Amino acid sequence: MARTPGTTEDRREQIMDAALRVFANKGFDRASNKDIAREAGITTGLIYHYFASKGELLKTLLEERSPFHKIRQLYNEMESQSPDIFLRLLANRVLDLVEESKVQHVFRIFLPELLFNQTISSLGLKGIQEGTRFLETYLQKQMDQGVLRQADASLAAQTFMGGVMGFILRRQLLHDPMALMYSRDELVNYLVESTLQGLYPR
Amino acid sequence: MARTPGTTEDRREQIMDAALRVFANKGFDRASNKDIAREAGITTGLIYHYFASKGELLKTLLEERSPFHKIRQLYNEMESQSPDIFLRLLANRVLDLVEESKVQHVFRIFLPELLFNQTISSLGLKGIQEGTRFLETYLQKQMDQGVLRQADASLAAQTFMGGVMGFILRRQLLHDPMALMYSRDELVNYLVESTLQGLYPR
Amino acid sequence: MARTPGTTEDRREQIMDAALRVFANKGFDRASNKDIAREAGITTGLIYHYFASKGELLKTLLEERSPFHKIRQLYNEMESQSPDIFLRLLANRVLDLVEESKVQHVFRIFLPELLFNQTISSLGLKGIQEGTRFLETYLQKQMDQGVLRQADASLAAQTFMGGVMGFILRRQLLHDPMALMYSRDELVNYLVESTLQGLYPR
Amino acid sequence: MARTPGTTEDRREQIMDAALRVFANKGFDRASNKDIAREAGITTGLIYHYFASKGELLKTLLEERSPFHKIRQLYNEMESQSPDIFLRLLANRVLDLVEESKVQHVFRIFLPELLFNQTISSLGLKGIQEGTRFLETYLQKQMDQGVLRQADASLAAQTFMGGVMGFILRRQLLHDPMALMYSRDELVNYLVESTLQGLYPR
DNA sequence: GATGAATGAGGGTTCATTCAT
DNA sequence: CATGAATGAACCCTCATTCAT
Repeated sequence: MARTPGTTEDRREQIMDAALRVFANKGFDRASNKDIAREAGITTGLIYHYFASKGELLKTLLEERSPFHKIRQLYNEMESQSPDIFLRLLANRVLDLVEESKVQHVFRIFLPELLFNQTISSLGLKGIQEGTRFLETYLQKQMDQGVLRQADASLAAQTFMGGVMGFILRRQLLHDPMALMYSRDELVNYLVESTLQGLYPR
Repeated sequence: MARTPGTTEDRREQIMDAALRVFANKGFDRASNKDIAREAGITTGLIYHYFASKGELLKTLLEERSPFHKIRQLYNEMESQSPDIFLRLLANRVLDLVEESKVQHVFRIFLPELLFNQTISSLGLKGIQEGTRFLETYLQKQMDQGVLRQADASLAAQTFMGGVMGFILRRQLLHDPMALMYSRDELVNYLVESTLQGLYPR
Repeated sequence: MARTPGTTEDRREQIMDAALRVFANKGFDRASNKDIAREAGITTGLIYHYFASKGELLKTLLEERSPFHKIRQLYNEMESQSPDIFLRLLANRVLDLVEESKVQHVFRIFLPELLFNQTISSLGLKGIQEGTRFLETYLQKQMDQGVLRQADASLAAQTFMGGVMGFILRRQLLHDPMALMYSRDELVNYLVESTLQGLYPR
Repeated sequence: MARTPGTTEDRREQIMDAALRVFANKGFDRASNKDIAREAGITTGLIYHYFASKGELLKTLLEERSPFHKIRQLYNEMESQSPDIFLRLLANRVLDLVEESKVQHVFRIFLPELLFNQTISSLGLKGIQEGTRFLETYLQKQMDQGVLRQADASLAAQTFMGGVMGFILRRQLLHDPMALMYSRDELVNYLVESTLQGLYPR
């Protein structure tokens, strides 16, 4: 795992960083290798020492810079929390992640590819499913333990995640001023309460 | 308004239809004029008889085929309904719309452009804002009349719309099997109840 | 010769007029048939009822609108004049011609074609040669009659015509402010005197 | 200034040379990038490695290959000469220049652009004005010193330059056999004498 | 490793010309 | 006569990719 921190690795990262910014700004198709090279301070030819093609560079980017594995790290720490805390944590962690500028870039790149690029589409789907299923499992456990009343855990999980995605869409991608008028805490708060309202035992 | 069903108008529509399909399948940038011409059964040059450029064709498509004006028509009929019915209607109308295949195409085209195309981005934002504000106004009225308890109407509207958008995203665009396991009615039902649970007077 | 003044002929003229203006403004290659049609208030297809091709239209234009035949008309009236009057008349008639706006247009069109279009090049050359030879013949006559001293009539004619052409170039085509500071009379005067100075018997 | 005779600079020159020939033969508009590439023995794409566009290539050509700066070099050496010598030198230098094949090419390209291309038009005008003014200044000095009699120096300069331009037009561009029957010396001689005849003190 | 010149396929676009109406 | 939709070839230009240096 531990790579030699040689210049080789640095260059690779440097190119990926540049590509990330350029793709995020212009879109994959509208970004040229020259754009990337300029942004990275290198020449176009060098890109092909590190990546087989422009498409490979994109794929690598989405794999290595995708935030999904970071989300995964959070799972373990959270399972023991009460629903109220748990949902707040989950939403906040996801939003933390998404608000980090680099991840915002990944998202902007990700979205269009999701629609038109088979390979990447399935990759993204997997991430979303994983997150939703994790939440579903948690909710089911809480229901079984009587902390929450019995209900369709999958439906609840999907609705919550859908809500989070909706906010991300409007805040991070569309920059909708209406969504930006509220602090993140307010949004999370409302979403969590709205979700749990129907799930607490009567 | 009623035009003679002359071939001119037909051709224009024919090209727009073809472009809609091609853009939806490959994305705007990856679709070539040749693709569109082939799909429409014409030659590339003819496109420019009806549209000033590929970009104008896209813009026209998003303007004339956008579902926003259809949503607008629904507003008047709905205002008098109770919240329960109202939300169900709203969600169902939006989903009706979105599930129509042509509109699905528009959405697939819309999304990437939303991120990288200024002109179109603002157009889309306006549509979303309009819908959300309409819901907000309705909720506020219901609160003022005591049908719902006082709460932040804007926040509620945004959360609901965010939820709808999340579902659309996962069902129509990502084709997430998890979201497709449920009927639309089930999804709508859950979302509406979850939303209103916190809004009814205690 | 006398044509029926039917609409047919009118249309033809109408197209030629429009083409003249358009070619003069944009140059033959940069002017499109659509430009011409718009200027003439007709549609592109109609051009081909009257002219076999865009190139034929140009050729026709240069043949029928060329001022050479008008210059020719002047010859007869002038031969009996004294050199002083003769040269003044010649220059003035040429400049009269060239200053007429329609002819200016022809000139602008003519010049580039002269360089790259064989057919037209020879046509133009013929006109210039004819004029020069006419002057040469006149001068030779005057020398033989002793009105002017013996000298190379051809050289004198060419020099004079070259001078006239130089002025036209700078005034009509380049719009050189230096050349425009003088009235036409001043220019003609100077050129004529300068030419005759060496030709009068000592 | 002295560059390594690296291939980069060579290629640039090679393309410019090819373009010069092709433009001169077919005219700018009628010459395609393919033509230029074929003439240069390269592919069309490479042109854009060295020039931003076809138009830029033309502009560069007219700037770097224009003879105006060469004419400028002559000015200093000539001012001390007597009018007779001076005019002969000036005309000969200009004609020397113009008879060099490369410059002939530039002229053929220059002329049409002069008429329809704003940028280039002003460039050409400047060159002509500069030359004329240089001559005017010289003549004025000679008049002030009493070598020539007082007259309108500007008019004289313009007439002389116009005569030279007329000859160039007919010899180099129209290849008029009448003008080619005389040697250059004969033409220059006649023009100079004709010009000075009226300027010497009586 | 690194350069950037060079390639060549393809893209968007224009336009002279034709022809059914 | 007149229209203008339709064609198709050509054009200018871009760009991912290769490769000699």
